[in-house]
Amino acid sequence: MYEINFMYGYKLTNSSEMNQITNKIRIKDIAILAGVSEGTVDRVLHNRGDVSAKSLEAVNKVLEEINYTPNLLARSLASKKQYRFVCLYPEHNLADYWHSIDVGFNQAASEFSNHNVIIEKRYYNQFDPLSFISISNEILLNLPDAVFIAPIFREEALNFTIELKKLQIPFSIFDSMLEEAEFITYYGQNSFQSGYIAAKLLLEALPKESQVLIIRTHRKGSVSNQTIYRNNGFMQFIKDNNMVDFYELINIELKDDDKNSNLEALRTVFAAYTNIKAAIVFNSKVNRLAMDLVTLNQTDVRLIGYDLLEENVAYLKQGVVSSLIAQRPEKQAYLTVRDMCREIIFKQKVNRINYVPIDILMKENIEYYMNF
Amino acid sequence: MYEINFMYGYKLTNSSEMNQITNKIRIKDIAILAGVSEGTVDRVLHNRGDVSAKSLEAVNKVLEEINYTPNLLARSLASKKQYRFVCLYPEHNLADYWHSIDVGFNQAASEFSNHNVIIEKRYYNQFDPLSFISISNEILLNLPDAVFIAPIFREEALNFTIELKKLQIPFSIFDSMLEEAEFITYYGQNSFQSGYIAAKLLLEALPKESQVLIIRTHRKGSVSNQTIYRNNGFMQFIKDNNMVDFYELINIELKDDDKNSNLEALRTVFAAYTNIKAAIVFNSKVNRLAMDLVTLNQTDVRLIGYDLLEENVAYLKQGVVSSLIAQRPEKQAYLTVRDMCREIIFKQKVNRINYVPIDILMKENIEYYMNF
DNA sequence: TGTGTTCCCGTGTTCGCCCACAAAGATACA
DNA sequence: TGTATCTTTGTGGGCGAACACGGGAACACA
Repeated sequence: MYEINFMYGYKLTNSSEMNQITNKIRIKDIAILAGVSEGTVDRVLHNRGDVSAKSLEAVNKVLEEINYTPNLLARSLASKKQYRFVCLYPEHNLADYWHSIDVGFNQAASEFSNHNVIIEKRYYNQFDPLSFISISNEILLNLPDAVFIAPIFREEALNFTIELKKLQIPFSIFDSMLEEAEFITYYGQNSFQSGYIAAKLLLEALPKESQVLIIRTHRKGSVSNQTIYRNNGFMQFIKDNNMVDFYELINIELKDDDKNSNLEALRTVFAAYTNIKAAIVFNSKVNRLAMDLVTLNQTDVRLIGYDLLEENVAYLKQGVVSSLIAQRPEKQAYLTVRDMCREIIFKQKVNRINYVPIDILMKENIEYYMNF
Repeated sequence: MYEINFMYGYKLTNSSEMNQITNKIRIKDIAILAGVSEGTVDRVLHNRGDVSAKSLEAVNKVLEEINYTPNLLARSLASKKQYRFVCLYPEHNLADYWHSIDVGFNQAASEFSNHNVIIEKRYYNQFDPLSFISISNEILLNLPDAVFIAPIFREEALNFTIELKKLQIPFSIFDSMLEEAEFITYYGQNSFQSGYIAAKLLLEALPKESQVLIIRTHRKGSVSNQTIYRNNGFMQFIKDNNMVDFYELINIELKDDDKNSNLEALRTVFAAYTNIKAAIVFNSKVNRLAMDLVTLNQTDVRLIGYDLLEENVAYLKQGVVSSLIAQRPEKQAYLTVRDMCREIIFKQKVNRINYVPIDILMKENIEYYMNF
């Protein structure tokens, strides 16, 4: 009787009571339809208990019939809970790849600040696993609401995630994969496939018998999975296309920090091999090689590398680098945060493993990427 | 005196009055600092008048010193204004390019519905300028708060924008450019450049003396600027690289609707020209040609086309199409709406002309685009 | 019937901002 | 000085959801 009365009255009040233009349903509407109070609906929606079986059923019945989407604006406005998210990735400078990750996290920080989200950034030394350990320990003491990790150091990162699990702190990973971890999301490139494509771009129009330089930069302390997987993909392309005997692959390893010694090493290589037609660097340091090729007057070499660092882009525009493969680092960071918000604030479903597009950049289309 | 007292007290109230964790500044804070009421600050912020010179100055002074960013959640929640945005673009079916535009607008619709934005879609027949005119007239009578236009028909669209201008209705354009119009934003591809890149991808490894098919699909009633610009870019690449004498370009025009006649026409072409090594279609209809090439057993022809329609992607994966050039139609639509919200609701600055990236898709990287 | 306990439930306040309305102050004129 | 008019200002009531608090109903037991 009570319920019917209300429903009847409800339909009559065509303007003052119901928001008629957008027929958005509010908690109040559900309460009226279910014949309970707003507080009860709220308790049901949040599984907060203290609801009788009868009320529970009534509310659930209404919820099944209608399509209630909470007003996220009102929710965040009313909620007093502060969310503290901590990001953990390598320290860097402006010209570094990791700076783009920084940019993405900053975007997310400003966009979600109204939802009571605070983003803290912690950096480790990517050549020193101990720095990772010590900073991750600090984070554990802070008890953040979520953590985002670039797991350069496999073992150390895995241990960290295990501790997070114990404390029931949700976390996401990005940049490189850590299959065993129970992360909320992963955003990153499929490295194998990006190496595969690199091979296609580098080799497709190359004359047989060419010599091809494959550059590794040495990292003390750690091994980046990325470059290994990329290299594997590269080799797979050669196999798949029966090119094994076509080219002579010359693997050389360069130091990551000392520029002069690389130049001399390269000079030696070019003296020894006289038919080098192509070269690839499996990380963002391709600008180093480009610089050296310019010095050595070897710009006819077809050169491919990774990531849109300012210097890399400059060499691409000059034509020294013929293609760059990119992986949207800003998006990786931004979406990692967005999805964590969806997961723990908005209680929405998120996709767990997300491979970002493998972007192919040439001097003819680079401009529109940079301004987007 | 009054002011100083308040400021002093203000700094003392470290917890109850000020939200200390995120030091977000509220209208209330500004009011206290300026020694006026919240209502006055509100009037200043919205240029709503009825403010004395003295109060105005006081508030502006505070605003200059601090960095006030309004809480957009609270703003939208409180605002009673409904925004009605109307989109105008070609009618389509699921397999069509314009369906992706639809998807983008839908995304925007659900994301901005909480900000009191309603998105209405109106479709015209892309082969009938009159349909554009009649529907645009209907829109003018409706007095929406903003309009988004895909200006396929240059003259007609321009006239429409002039009328919108008179009514002071802001509008944005997407897909193709309309330089003379006073739009808020443009999102679309630089067609010339995308044709330029297409030429690079198609011709770079092509043997001299090859014959190249250039396909135009005929559209009764209208001419799409896009395909003309793309063609121009294509030709420019040939000129820039001194390739004019390398290839024999065969321009053929196919009907847009009748499949059989195209097959016969193509059969004739392949009978007449026996060294066709490459082909390009300057719009999303490349799947038609791909189908015919399969029928004619001519899949060795290197084929390039535009846009990620399901059928195009299928042929790309099969290897019949060697590359597709894409332009993020969903993003175009979504960002058009987002920027209009920023402009008229959030009062933020937006960038006027936005060229979307020219994406290069091959069978090796298509997968990661489709799932993103 | 009175008292205590447990279980449910409704109400009221808050978030930051918008906006209407009425009150207060300023000015002009009789 | 009083009254009318205009200008300027402060206050209060929403927006939709979160959450605390206190009160009512139901039951048990004395």
